[in-house]
Formats: sequence, C-alpha cells, structure tokens
Amino acid sequence: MSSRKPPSADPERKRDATRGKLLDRALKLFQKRGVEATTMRDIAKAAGLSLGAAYYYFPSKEALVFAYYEANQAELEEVARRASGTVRERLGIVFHAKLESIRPHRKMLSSIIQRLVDPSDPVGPFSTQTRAVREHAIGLIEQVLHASGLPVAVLPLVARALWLAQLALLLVFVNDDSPGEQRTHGLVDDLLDMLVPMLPLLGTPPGQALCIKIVDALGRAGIPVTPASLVE
Amino acid sequence: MSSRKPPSADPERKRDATRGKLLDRALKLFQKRGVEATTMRDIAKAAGLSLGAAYYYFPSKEALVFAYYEANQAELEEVARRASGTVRERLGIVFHAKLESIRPHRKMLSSIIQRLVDPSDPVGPFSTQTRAVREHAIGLIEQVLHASGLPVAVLPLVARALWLAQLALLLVFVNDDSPGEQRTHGLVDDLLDMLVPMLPLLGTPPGQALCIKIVDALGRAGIPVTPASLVE
DNA sequence: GTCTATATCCGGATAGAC
DNA sequence: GTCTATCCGGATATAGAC
Repeated sequence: MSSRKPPSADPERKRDATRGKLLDRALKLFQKRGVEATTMRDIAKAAGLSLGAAYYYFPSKEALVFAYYEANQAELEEVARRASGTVRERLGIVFHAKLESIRPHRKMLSSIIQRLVDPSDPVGPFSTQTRAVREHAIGLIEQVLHASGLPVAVLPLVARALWLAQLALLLVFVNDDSPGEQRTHGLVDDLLDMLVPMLPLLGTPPGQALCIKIVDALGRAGIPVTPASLVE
Repeated sequence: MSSRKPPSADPERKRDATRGKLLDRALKLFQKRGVEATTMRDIAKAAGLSLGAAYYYFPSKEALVFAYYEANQAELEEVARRASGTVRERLGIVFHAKLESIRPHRKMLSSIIQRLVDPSDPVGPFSTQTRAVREHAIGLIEQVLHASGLPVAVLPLVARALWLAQLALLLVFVNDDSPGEQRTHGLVDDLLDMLVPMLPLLGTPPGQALCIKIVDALGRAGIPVTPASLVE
C-alpha cells in the first residue's frame, strides 16, 4: 500500500473541474449565440482545450445540452421540495420555478425540448435516455397532487396531463418577448386558476369513470399510463 | 413579336418536370432511409442531377420537406371536402383520412417528428414557415364544426384544440406497429366518441364563459385564437 | 488516464465558371 | 440551369506527450 489508491482523489477532482468548465463555457456560448451557431471548436477553444479533448468529455454537442437539462432538473427538484401551501400554490411554485430556471437559457431551450420527445427510439414512443428525467418531472407534479385528495387511480393521468401542459408552457415561454416573460407567467396562473378548481370533479364517480375510459383508450393505443411515481 | 414570348410553354414544363422528379426521388429516399440519413448528394444523384442543380431547385433539404407538407395537405382537403354526415362522422372522416394520407410516409415522418415540439425548427408544425399549411388544416376542422350548432365564438378555440389532438394522434400513428395501424385508428374513434358528445356543453352559458376565459388567457399570453378560417 | 495535435470523413450549403 | 470546386462544421481516428 505504497502509492496505489490514495492519490485517486486529486485527479478525479480535476476531471470534474475540466468537465464542469467545458459545460460552463458551452452554456455561455449557447446562450450568447444559440446552440446551432456554436461550434464544438468554439467550445473547446473557450475552455482552453483541443477539439479532441472536448469530445473526450462530451461525445457530441447534444450531450452538452443534455447535461444541462439534467442539472436543471436537479436544481428544480431542490426548489420544488421546499414548496408548501395549497395544491394550487405548490403547483404554481413548481411551474413558475421551472420557467425561471430556464430563463437564462431560453435560447437553447428548443434543442432541449426536442430531445424530450424522441419517438424514433426503438423502445417506445418516448426515448429511453430521457425517460429518467421525464419521469422525474412527472413524478414531481404527481407528488404535489397527492395532497389534493384525488383518488390515487386518477393521479398518474392528471400528472401526465399537467406535464404536457407544462411542456406547452415552455413552448410559449421561449417565444415570449414580453418584459420579464410576464405573459407566460400570467398564463401559468390563469391556467392553474382554471384547472385546479376542476380537479375535484375528477374525484366524483362520473369523473373517475371518464378517467378510466381515457386510460383504457390510451392503453389500447399502446400508451401505458403507469402509476409510476417511482421517483424520489 | 417574332420569338420572344411564345416559346415559354416548353421550358416551363421541363422546369416543373425536373422539380417534380427531384421531389419524387427525395420522398422515396426519405421514406426508405429517413430524412436525416438521406443526403442531398443522394437525392441529386437519384434524380440524375448534380448537387448544385438540386440546390438550384430546392434551396435546402427542408424545402423538400415543406413541399411534401403542401402536397399532402392539398390532397387531404380534396378528400375532406367531399365528407358528409353528422359532425361526428365528418370529423372521423377527416381524422382517419389524415392518417391514411401519411401512411405511406410514416418512416419519413417519424424521422422528423422529433422536431415537432421545437418552435424554432422551421420544419416543425409551430413555425412561421409552416403557418399556411397549419391554418389550412385548422380551417378544415373548423369548417366541419360549423355544422355542430356551436356558437361561432367558441369555434376557433375548439378547432385549434382538435388540431392539437390530431397532432398527438399523428405522433402515436407513426409509432404504431399494429397491423393496419388499427390501434391508432381505434384511438381516433375512442377520442371522438368521448369528445364530440361533450361539445354541446360548450354551447351552454357556463361553457361559453369558460371558452372566453381561455381565449382571453391565451390572448394575454400572446397566442391569438383568431376566428381565422380565412381559408378555402 | 488525460490531453494535444492533426488528419480525415462526411454532408449541408454556396460561388463561380460554363 | 447546370456543373465542379470549395467552404464549413460535426464527428471520428490516431499518434503521441505527460
């Protein structure tokens, strides 16, 4: 046990530092010029690395974008976990926080959203590589809804519906040129004010029956609405 | 008036023929190998042209995709115009026909449908470049709904909502591997059987009030729900 | 294991000659 | 209108420094 294992700490930190620097510079460039216009050569140069070294850490430009998404989702969950209040309030916090977390990177968001929905993946209508991140996002919403008193059977469907709504809101957000993106934030509140009061309707017998019909139809179409909140 | 204007007919036909051949070969290749994997060099060679000549007719690969959209939409409108029956039946005809019209090109569409959610992607359904085609498609649905007896004020909103539903159905369709894509066709009927009976609710005072609230909220968010059926 | 440097391939897009 | 030549950038591969 002379010098074999102990020195492992330092190189590992350096590795992470280099990786982090690369990601940081890439995001700055993405932000300034857009993803498309930023070249891997630019990124490598900005981080003081060679092109080959950059590819050593990130196998593609998209990998850099994807790394950002994971970091962003982690950051969001931190915020959301601390949310408290009514269901309406907590949903508001989650939705607004999502928008705010991506605000500095609106320009590159389109490339990120694009990778969320990749049906060309052999495994299913949605890609496996982004499945974890997506399920996390859905799980976050489902978790908040647990306090709504809705029957457990309808929660997965409602959570997925709200996630889709959030996706739509992101689309609006990246195209929002109003100051502070207030238009989209306003839309979030308008939407929640409309939807949340209607949620109890889904708890009634006819509401539940409707949900079951929808889940059945989706199931027959090959889109399972899993009770999957295996997150956290 | 010796030989200036008259001979214009022949060159023009040749131009169209070359253009058509290029588009035809491009679609065949898109279908066989996907859009991404098909190169402009492949397309040019398949049409017996040089790369530069291909770019003379179509300024980009995307332009070829646009041309397909337009041809497809035109074909669909022809079918839809002849539809008759109840609102439910006519919507069914339009939706099923849409699916059938893209059936031969499912592979091609699945290769680009991942760009669906990207508002900045010129090929996507939300871009300004595809606006004309999009408004036509929405107008088609709105036209059918006119026979529903719904107040005119809510029609544009409902038509747009149904168009979004149709978009989702396309997503399911291109990934449908059931024989004859029966799963998706079944989903179309399930969906319409659920939604159409609910439409009269939107004609009631509270239903109209809800619609107006939604349209207002969207308007404030910069998404005008125009009464736009300025098509036909 | 980390990184540089460089050469190469590929494909979208363009310029300019004919 | 058509071609050839070329640019540009993403991606890969490799040889070798440390």
